[in-house]
Amino acid sequence: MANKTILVVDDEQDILDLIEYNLKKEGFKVLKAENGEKGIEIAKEYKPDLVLLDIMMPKMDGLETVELIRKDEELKRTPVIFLTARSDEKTEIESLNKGGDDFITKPISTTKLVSRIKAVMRRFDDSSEPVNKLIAHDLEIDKDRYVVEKGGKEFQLPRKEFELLFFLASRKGKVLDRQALLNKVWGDNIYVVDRTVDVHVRKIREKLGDHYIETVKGVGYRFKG
Amino acid sequence: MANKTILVVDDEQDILDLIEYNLKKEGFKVLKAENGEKGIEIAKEYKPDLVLLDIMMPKMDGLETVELIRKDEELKRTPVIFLTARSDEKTEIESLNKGGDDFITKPISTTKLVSRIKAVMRRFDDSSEPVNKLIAHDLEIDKDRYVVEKGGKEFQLPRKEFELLFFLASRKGKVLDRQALLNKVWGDNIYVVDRTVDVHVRKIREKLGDHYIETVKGVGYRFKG
DNA sequence: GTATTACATAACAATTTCTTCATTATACAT
DNA sequence: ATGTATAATGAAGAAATTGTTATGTAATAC
Repeated sequence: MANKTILVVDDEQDILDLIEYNLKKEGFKVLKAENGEKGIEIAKEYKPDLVLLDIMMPKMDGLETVELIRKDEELKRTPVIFLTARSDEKTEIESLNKGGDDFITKPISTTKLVSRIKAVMRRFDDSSEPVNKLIAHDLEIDKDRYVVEKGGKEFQLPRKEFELLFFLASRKGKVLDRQALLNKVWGDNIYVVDRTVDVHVRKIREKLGDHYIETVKGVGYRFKG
Repeated sequence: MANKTILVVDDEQDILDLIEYNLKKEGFKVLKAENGEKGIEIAKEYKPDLVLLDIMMPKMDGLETVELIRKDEELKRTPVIFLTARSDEKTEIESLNKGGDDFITKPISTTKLVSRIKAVMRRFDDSSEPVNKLIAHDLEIDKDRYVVEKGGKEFQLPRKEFELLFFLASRKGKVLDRQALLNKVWGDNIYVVDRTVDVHVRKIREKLGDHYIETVKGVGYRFKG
């Protein structure tokens, strides 16, 4: 994940600097542009791994900018995350889903910003070296050793429990229904009653505590975060 | 990306073997069929993650085959890449219109083949689904997480309430009558008294405040905006 | 071969969510 | 203003969903 370049496009210098500071702290390289036109120029030249794009900008706004990105053969696959002021009525964000891969509302919590960036990058990562170590809250989930570490203690979960936890944690925040979990953890053409998931969730909670996996009744389960 | 199954349909055994060899080297599982009919059969049985389809084949050609795939409820979402010797534009356009997702001309560079396959799969991978998030006024309604955020606070609505809110917000400004809401949120052939909607609206208002959903007396409800 | 562990499933208890209905309040037309 | 239709509200019971425990079987370790 390190060594990736992120282009930040925003007309407010303060925000540009703030984001730059936080991303550099995380090990990203950061490029800056104060409007859409310059953003496109820089993107074409440096091919960033991800673009953070403010929606409200003078001249060329974020929506126009992303359209240009999506039309450019070399840039079209670059993930774009929008920045937007919450309760910003003028920008019809509903319709913008077409070109963006996520969006984040200002004011920005920097931890949230970084974790969203990482999540989006993971989705787009070509090199696809599988991630074998997840850190979530106070858990360290190590798939190489099939071990979960928490507060200096090591927990040895059985395979299914471990893989379920790992998968949930790798989609942190997203609600996954039982069928999706079965398909991804158990395998596509395995036939198991879907309530089996419940029992495994319970065992995980028993061992690690019940504040990691949340139940969304009627929908599925979600790793907190 | 590994562990995916690819069905290759081509009438030339040499090409079948060549592609199989290269895809297996990349870690894909490979199924083979020497004509469209068999291809469909195998696809129905094994549900491959992607189909490589030669356009020029005796009996049923690739275009017919993809039409059948697109009509089959279980297969219609399977990505299809066409193979063809012809490099003329008409065929290309026609095939993409008929439901292909990409197009590769023979002779095939195997690295190109693999990278195209990966690209198409990435487009279809469910992790890169569009973002299910709405912003309306000061609400952030996130269907991935089944959470509503307002002023930094997260609200966990029960399923029906959430889905009702989401649906109303996704049609911001439009008045929807109770029956329409029931059909869209509850489902077409579910029988519940239409006043049930009222109760859910009330609960949403209780939790988030009553200035989001407006009542249009004698007609239905409308998300403000 | 036996003991142990992991796994899937079923049963039922606990909980939450959903639906209904009766009552009260409100908007609207006359 | 008054009456009528419609919606809001409160509260109860039904339905749905999940948590939990127990049990049988398969896989693995000893």
